Amino acid sequence: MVTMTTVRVPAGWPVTEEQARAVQDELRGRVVLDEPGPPPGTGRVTGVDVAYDDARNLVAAAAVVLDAATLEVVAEATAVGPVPFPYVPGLLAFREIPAVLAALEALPCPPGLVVCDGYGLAHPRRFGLAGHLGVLTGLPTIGVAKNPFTFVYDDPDPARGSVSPLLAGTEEVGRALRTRDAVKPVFVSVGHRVSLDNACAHTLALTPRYRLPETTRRADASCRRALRDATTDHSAASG
DNA sequence: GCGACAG
DNA sequence: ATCTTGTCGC
Repeated sequence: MVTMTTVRVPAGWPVTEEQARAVQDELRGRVVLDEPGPPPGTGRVTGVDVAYDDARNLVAAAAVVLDAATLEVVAEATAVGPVPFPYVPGLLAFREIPAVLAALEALPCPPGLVVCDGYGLAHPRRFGLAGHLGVLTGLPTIGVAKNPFTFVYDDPDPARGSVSPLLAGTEEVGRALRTRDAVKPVFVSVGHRVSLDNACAHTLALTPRYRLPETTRRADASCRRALRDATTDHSAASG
């Protein structure tokens, strides 16, 4: 069963980039970096992702809970609402978080570790989507992104499991992690209450077959479906 | 000042 | 993110 809810833009949600950056500067200090996080392959792992229909000003979010050992889906929820912020590099969280929070809150069970489609510590102010979501929920979170953003890395060795540091100058803000042999790596960073080593281990445990984590793949399919359902005409009567 | 830039 | 057909390969 998939619960589908509607979201409103929270009162006081930032309107300008300056306000949004101020929120990041205020919340970033609450990120917890000294916990290892849950061990891979145990408990539950939840993927969150969003899809947009800019023409209709709609955003759909999905939270899909997997059994970490079997990667089977155990629960799923979606939320649809207005797009609350424009896309600005470095401020992605303000576009995605209200819908993602609503989807997480609609779940019938605890999410366990949350895997975000984007960055955590690897961020201009060290406070990307995964860290922001972690601070707001208290949940352990990691970010797995498809692109290196503005960061620098050397290509990891071709074998699955190979890593190389993702660098902001000399600071390691995440890792380029090869999840499939000879395929472009993904970019892992810490969100909240999870170590970087453990975040990479989780990402490998979630990629037995494809480049992207099963959590991300499931959440992506789910939020697209939710957006389509919210956009499609359900009034026609026929079998 | 200009371009680049998670999704 | 999103716009988009066929096509090569396991």
